[in-house]
Amino acid sequence: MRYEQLADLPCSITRPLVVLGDRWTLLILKEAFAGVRRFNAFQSNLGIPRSRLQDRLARLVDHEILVRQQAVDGDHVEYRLSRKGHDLYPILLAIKDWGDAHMAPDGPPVHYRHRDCAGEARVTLACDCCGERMTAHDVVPEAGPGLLAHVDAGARG
Amino acid sequence: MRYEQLADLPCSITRPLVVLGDRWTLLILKEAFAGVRRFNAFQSNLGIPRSRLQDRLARLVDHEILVRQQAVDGDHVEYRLSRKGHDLYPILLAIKDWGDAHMAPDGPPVHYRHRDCAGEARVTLACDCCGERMTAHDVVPEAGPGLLAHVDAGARG
DNA sequence: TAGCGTCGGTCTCGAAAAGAGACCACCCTG
DNA sequence: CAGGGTGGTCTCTTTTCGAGACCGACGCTA
Repeated sequence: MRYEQLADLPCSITRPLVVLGDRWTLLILKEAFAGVRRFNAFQSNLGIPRSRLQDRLARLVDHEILVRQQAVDGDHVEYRLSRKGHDLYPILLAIKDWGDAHMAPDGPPVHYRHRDCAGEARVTLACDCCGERMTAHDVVPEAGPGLLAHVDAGARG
Repeated sequence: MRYEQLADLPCSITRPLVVLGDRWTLLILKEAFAGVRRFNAFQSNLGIPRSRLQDRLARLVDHEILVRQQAVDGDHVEYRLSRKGHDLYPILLAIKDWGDAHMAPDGPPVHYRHRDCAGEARVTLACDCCGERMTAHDVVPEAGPGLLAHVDAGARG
């Protein structure tokens, strides 16, 4: 149980990773973004053991990243992305950009194209104030409200 | 060995995840981006078992994401981000954005600010042609050269 | 030179997680 | 009633992980 306690740390990278950071979870979400909704489809597309898939889907539902429901015609179960889950898309696209750049010697296996446009989807890191593109070197960390709240809670508790 | 074979699939999300998708790897890289370079610093900052850290660092060095070298003053070992590793930053920032949005009830623990600017670093998904901002709904997958090369190789082999 | 601390790194061992595959109840269809 | 598909569970084996002792090399200092 030590590892799960990392989720208590005041860090917005660590906390998601405790949920998403394992062998299968992001792959399951990749499938979900590709339109997969059914248990058996996830299972056969990924080759994941069924019990493992069951664990992961349950955890994603717990965290309200996926929603489990009966299909509209009522004859099977569906796992669909919630709004919160949908917001994960930039993470997968950032991974894809890196994969294309560094693990695709023959070029991108799949283009992710803008609907009705010749362009491709790209993740960019930029300043939300001046709009300038940024890299890690341009970034300076600074304490935010979540950290102060965490310190206060620690002082009280 | 089944799981590692996922890296052979022609998918630029799957392939990086086989390397990055575990409990610790992205956390180690987060520390690296925060300036950590030394074995013991990674270990004590994260609380990761030493043998595990050793595995992960070795794998990251194998994949040329980190570079292992003697420090300039020669008295200790350093693990530094390569260019390839440096390019992972948007992934961590995309995770951080999601964490701020969905797992930080008290607000962001840390602001990632643009140096010499009031702004914050933000990851955005946009079309590289028309510049329009996009979500998962605006994206259409299309076969690329890497997929064709993979199919050809399969047909030959 | 003996003692001590720190460095990156290794080894062992018990606990936890993952993988495989059989098995299940349910529903529908022929 | 048989057959196939559904989501899901159970069991057993293998792999991975976690905790912590242990190691040699190095630098310092008494």
